[in-house]
Amino acid sequence: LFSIGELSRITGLSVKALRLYHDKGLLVPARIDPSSSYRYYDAEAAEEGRLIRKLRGMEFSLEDIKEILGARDHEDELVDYLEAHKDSICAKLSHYHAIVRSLETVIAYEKEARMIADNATFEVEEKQVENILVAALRYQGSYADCGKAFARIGRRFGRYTCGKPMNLYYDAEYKENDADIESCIPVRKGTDADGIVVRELPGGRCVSLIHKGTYDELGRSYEKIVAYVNEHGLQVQTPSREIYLKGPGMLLRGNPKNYLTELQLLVEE
Amino acid sequence: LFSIGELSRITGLSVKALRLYHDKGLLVPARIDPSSSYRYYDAEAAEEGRLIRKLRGMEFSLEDIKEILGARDHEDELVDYLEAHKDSICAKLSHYHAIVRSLETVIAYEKEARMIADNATFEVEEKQVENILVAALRYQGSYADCGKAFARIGRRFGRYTCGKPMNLYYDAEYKENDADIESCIPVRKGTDADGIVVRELPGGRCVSLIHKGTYDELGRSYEKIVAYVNEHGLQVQTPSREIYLKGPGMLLRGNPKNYLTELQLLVEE
DNA sequence: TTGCTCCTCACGTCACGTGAGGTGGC
DNA sequence: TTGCTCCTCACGTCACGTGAGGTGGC
Repeated sequence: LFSIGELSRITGLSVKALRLYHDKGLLVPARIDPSSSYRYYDAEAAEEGRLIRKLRGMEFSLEDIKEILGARDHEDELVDYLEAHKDSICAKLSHYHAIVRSLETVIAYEKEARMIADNATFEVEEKQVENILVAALRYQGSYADCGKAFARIGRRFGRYTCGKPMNLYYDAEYKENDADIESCIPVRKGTDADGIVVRELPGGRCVSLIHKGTYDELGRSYEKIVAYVNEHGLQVQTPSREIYLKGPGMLLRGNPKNYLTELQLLVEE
Repeated sequence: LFSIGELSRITGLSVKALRLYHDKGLLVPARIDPSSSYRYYDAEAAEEGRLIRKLRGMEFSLEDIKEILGARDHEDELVDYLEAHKDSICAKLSHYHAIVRSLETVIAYEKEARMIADNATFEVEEKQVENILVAALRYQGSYADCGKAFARIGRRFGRYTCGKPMNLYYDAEYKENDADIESCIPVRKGTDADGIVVRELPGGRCVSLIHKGTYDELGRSYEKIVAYVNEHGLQVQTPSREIYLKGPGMLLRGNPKNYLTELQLLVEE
C-alpha cells in the first residue's frame, strides 16, 4: 500500500489533487487509518491515478473523468465522450488560431511603422511612385468621414488589401467641409461593389514628405512641401495624396504623436 | 451619457462585467448619481468598452488589459505585451494540437476495433498473409512480460509503427513460464537498436481465428483452431502468432469482454 | 399597482494551491 | 527536541453569473 505522498510521486499528481479526488470519489484509498486518518492506496489506485493524470492532461473536467471511469465498460459511450471532447478542443484550436492571426496582424503593423519611422528623414524628397490598384470611394465631406469610408471598403475588400489606406484630395485648396475626397485602399484584385470602385491610380514623379504627429499638425508639413514645390518651380497635379502609414490601429489607438502620414504631390515630369 | 444597460448593448459587455470593470478601475463611469448610485458613462467609455471587449476576446486577463490601457502611449511596451501574449497563445495551440492528435489516435483505434468486430465471423478461416516488416524482441518469459516488451519497442519505433502488435510463440506446446516469445510491432522502416531486431516475417497460407474476450479464455479458441487443423490434415508451422487487434489501449483499458485477438497458424502449402 | 432598470451584497464556478495549526512516529 | 509526513479546515484564484432583496420613476 502507498501513502498519499508515495502515490503522488508515482502518479505525478499533487497531494492536494489526490485529496480532492478522494473527496469527489474519483480515486478512493483502499484503506484509511482510523486513528491517524492517513490514506493508503493500492496498486490499482496507482493505475487509476495515472489514467486520471492523462485525462486531466487532455483537459477533461473531473466530472467528465468520473463519467469516463464509470463508463469504463461501455466502449461506444467512451468513444462518444472522446469525440465530443475532441470537437470542443478543435473549437478552441480555431479560436486560438484566430487570436494568433489578429495578434500577428497588429504586431506586424506596429513593427512596420517602427521600420518606416527609423528609415524616414522627415524631409521633403522626390521619388517615383508606381501605378497601384485601389478600391476607392469618392464623396463630398470632411476628413472626419474617411474613417467610415475605410471601414466600408475594408468590409468589402478586407481579404485583398495590400497596402496602407490613403485619401486623395481633389480640391485645389483646403476645405474643412464639403471637400471632394476619395478614400482608397490598395488591393491585389477585386471588382466594383457597393459603390466602391476598383481602379488603378497612375504613378509618376512625386514630391513626398513624411509627417510625424497628429493630424491637426499636418498644416505645417503641407507648408514645407508646398515651399519646396514652389522653390523648385514644379507643376503640381490634382489630386494630392495623404497616405496613413501609421494611424489609430484597428485594435490599439497608439500615441498620436507617433502617427505617420506621407504627403504626396504628383508633379509633371 | 449612457446608463449601464445602454452601454451593455453598445459594447456587447454584460452589465455584470461592466460593474466588475468599474470596481477594478478598468472602465469608470463619467458620473455616478449620488442618490440612486446609477452609473452614467460617456462616449469615450463606449470606445474603451469596445476595446476591452476585443482584448477580452483575445483572452487577455483584466490585469493585462489594465496594463495595456495604462501603457496606451508607449507603443514598444504594447508590442511587447502583444508578443508575449501571442507566445502564450501559441503554446496553448500546440498543447491543444497534441491533445487532438492523441484523441484522434484513440478514437481511430476504437473505431477500427468496432469495424473488425462487425466484419468478423469468429469462425476458423483460411487465408493468405503477406510478408510484414516488424520490430521484434525475443525473450524467454511469460505472456505477462509482453506488455513491457511492446512498450520498449514502442518507445524506439513509435513513429514507424503501422499495425497491431503481435506475439510469436516458438514452443510447440503451451508453457506458462519460460516460454520462447517474440513480441513484434509492424513498422514501415527502421534499423536494429537496443536489442530490438527489424526483420521481415514471412507470409503464406494460414489458418486464422478471431477470438473475442479475455486472454484467459484464449484456450477455447486454440482448441477450435487445432481441431480444424487436424480435421483438415494440415501441417502447422512454428511459431504461431497472436495478433492483438484490440486489447487494453494506451489510454482506456476498455472492456476485456470486447478484446479481439487473432490466432494465426501458418501451414504448409 | 405593475413593469422596468438599476443598485448592493453574498455566494457559486473549477481544480486545485497556499497557508495555518495540529498530530504521530523516528 | 527536530524533522518529516500526514491530517483538516479555511481562504484565495479568475472573471464573471446567479440570485436575493430593495429602490425609483413612469
